[in-house]
Amino acid sequence: MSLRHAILGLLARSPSTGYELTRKFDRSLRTSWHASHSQIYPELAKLERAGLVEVVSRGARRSKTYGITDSGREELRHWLVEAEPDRSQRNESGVRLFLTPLLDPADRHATYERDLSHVEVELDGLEELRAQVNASEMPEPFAPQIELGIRINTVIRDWLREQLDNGG
Amino acid sequence: MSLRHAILGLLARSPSTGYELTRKFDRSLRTSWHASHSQIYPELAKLERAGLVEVVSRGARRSKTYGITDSGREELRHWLVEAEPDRSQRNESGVRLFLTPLLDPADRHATYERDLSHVEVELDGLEELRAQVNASEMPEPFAPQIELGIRINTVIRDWLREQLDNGG
DNA sequence: AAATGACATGTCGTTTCTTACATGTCAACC
DNA sequence: GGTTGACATGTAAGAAACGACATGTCATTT
Repeated sequence: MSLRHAILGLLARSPSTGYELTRKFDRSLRTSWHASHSQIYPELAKLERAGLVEVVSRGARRSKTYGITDSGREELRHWLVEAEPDRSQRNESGVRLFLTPLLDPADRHATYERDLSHVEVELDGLEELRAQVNASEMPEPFAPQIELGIRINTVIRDWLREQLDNGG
Repeated sequence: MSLRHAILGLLARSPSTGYELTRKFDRSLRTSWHASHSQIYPELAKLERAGLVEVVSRGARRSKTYGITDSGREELRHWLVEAEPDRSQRNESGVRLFLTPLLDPADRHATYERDLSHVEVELDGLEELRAQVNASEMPEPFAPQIELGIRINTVIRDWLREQLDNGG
């Protein structure tokens, strides 16, 4: 059950409302896990009942800001360090890329082009994020993770360009 | 619904039994999609009812070998080329890697070590596969995909080594 | 002759996820 | 004063996925 641990992780970084968590899943966690608000709100309620998170403040528009509790931190650490990692993945783009050689050259070219545009946009976003982090005074402990994202996307971009150049 | 298209894709490469598909998901598609036999058999039955696959032969132990039909190929092509790709991912390892900076140095080191061992094994497997393909007479249309897998895993391996070297 | 283990196909209950429905708050603009 | 749009939180039905249960085949080994 990664959803709960992803939520715990985001709350360990900073207290958030369900609405903010939804946006964070869509931004920082986009390339690793997806969750919509209809999953997040019920899960927050469950986590609260289990004592792993708590409401730390209430704001405008009925918003509730949740924070992680000590036992939440313990659970998160256990999952990250002790638990056997589940390496299985669900990545539709990966399936597509894997099956692309089945297509005739014209279709193959079109899908590689489409993927290339997407990766380039992705890379631009990550590079901008890196620039922001570098320019800021605050040390950013997640900088290496940004760097990894850039490197992986660069490899994919270059590979796609090669395929297009080689009539792939 | 990627499962059905992943199955169609595997059957487009070569006719297979449900049992063989289960192993193929676990081998070639492991890094992109996971499915167990309890999903595969019912899905094959659905695909057959929909006329996208058909039983092409029956063998020992009640086994049924399925092949893709023309309308299955059409559906597969449509999904690969025309349909709007779903870029959302589910990758527990990615979530872990993303959250690792929350850990203290000792725990962080331990998890990076664990991930490094895993990536190294993965890489060995891929490099062996590439060597087999290179040694074989048959041209392998999926060679570039193997190459991409190697490059991505190499980037991750090097990044993990850097983190370990920098006391990360 | 019996046991083992890979091959082979299925079902079932529970959990997880998606999509759509539903409601309400607040600031800014027209 | 009304509209728009971002903010904000929920529920519910149905689909997909997981883990456990269940059954049987066949070749090899003991």
